[in-house]
Amino acid sequence: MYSSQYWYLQNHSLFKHLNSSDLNEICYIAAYKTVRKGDIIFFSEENNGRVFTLKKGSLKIVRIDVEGNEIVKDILKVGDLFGSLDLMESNEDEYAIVLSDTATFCSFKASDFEKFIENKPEVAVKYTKWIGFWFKRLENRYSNIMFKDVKTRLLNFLRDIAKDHQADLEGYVTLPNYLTHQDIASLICSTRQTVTSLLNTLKSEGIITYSRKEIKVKISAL
Amino acid sequence: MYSSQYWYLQNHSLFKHLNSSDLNEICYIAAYKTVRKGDIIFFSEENNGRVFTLKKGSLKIVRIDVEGNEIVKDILKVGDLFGSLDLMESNEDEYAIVLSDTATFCSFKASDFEKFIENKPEVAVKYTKWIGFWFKRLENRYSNIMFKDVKTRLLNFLRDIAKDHQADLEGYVTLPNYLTHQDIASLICSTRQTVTSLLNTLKSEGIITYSRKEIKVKISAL
DNA sequence: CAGAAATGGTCTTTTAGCCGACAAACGCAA
DNA sequence: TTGCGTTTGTCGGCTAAAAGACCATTTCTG
Repeated sequence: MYSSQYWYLQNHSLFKHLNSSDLNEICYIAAYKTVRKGDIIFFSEENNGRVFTLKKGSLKIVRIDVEGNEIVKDILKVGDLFGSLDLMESNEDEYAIVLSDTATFCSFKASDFEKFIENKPEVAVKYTKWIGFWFKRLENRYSNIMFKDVKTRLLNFLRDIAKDHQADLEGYVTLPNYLTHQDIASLICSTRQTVTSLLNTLKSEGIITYSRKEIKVKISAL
Repeated sequence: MYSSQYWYLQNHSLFKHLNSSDLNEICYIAAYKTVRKGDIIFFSEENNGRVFTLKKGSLKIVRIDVEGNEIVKDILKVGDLFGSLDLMESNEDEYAIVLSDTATFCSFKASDFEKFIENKPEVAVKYTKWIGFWFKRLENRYSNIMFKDVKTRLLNFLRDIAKDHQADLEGYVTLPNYLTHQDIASLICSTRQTVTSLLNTLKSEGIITYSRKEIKVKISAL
């Protein structure tokens, strides 16, 4: 009785091409879980060495560095992979926290997934490319952070989330605003105060409007 | 008559476990090239979409950003992988330049490598783990750059290259100095002037001594 | 070997944006 | 409604380090 789960994996671009017997196999090793806003998924203990894919909702990945600072590493959306992508042990110092009202994800033990991959070479190649793609993405994100000023970084950040949403007739994209200024600051490697004042600058420049609930971005202004 | 090449691949940790017939296969799709100091390997044109591994020597990876600035992305040493790691098209805006007197590398067309992987899924898993490892390395490098001041970054940079060298009796590691202050600045995301003056500070603090040819680092001082 | 180019050294000026401090607004709970 | 925690808004001081300007030294090249 896991038809919806079956359906999800079937439509995930990693597994799209698999036949139904292969899909059954991957479903067999998959574990599902639904959690609520604010819930935390630690990558240690029982989740250690698991690969996750997000089925529904959105979450943020937080890292705690040696000094104990919490750094928002990433915001994930449906279909994204996270966890032990390298199929090794998990990072003890990372966790995910649910941003949307609920989130459903699916996970595999790295060792199970590894075995599966070894028998399904097409998946191996796809997965390899996927990881490679994320690698490039990380490179780009970081070079963005290092070589652009904070305002540009903020704009790029907005563009990044805006590209997954549809614009309205006036050319505005409405983004749900589940991030605090502190979160955004952490993502673009800046400070709360700077983000607040920059958002207000953008507002007065007519590039965005925002409330506590949502941000509207004029996509033409990027 | 490619015994040395065969030997190299056999000892590369990506292919270590393969039997000789598989090794022959990978040797068959591998191209070798030896180049001299200062030579440039572009990742466009005939090298487009190739995965490289460095067999001998060292090189630096340079990226040209939109404004035309050259940014040193990385310094590679024997065994490291570079190029189209995501098995997709290459970046047009990147190239490698040889630092050592000569450098020998081995490369595969991404599509050949992909086919190889499809028949040897264990290699895919290894490759994935490899990329995952680099992923972590990249994460660490950047969090270093983003959260430490320039002096710390410089020290970490020195430590990083020092760890591949043996210390002498007085506890000094001698590093060949094939990087200009500009290069170092680029790697640790700073400016030429700052690097110059910091190196002189470190010198006066007795942590390093250096000439145009080499840098000696007191490893105990990190 | 001379002259040019690249690299290194040392100033001074300038600035982005971090940091602390504090107030206002919101949002939830009781 | 009142109160309390969290988030947002605003300000000015402060500093690390970038940026610019110049010169000295080394290295490359014909």
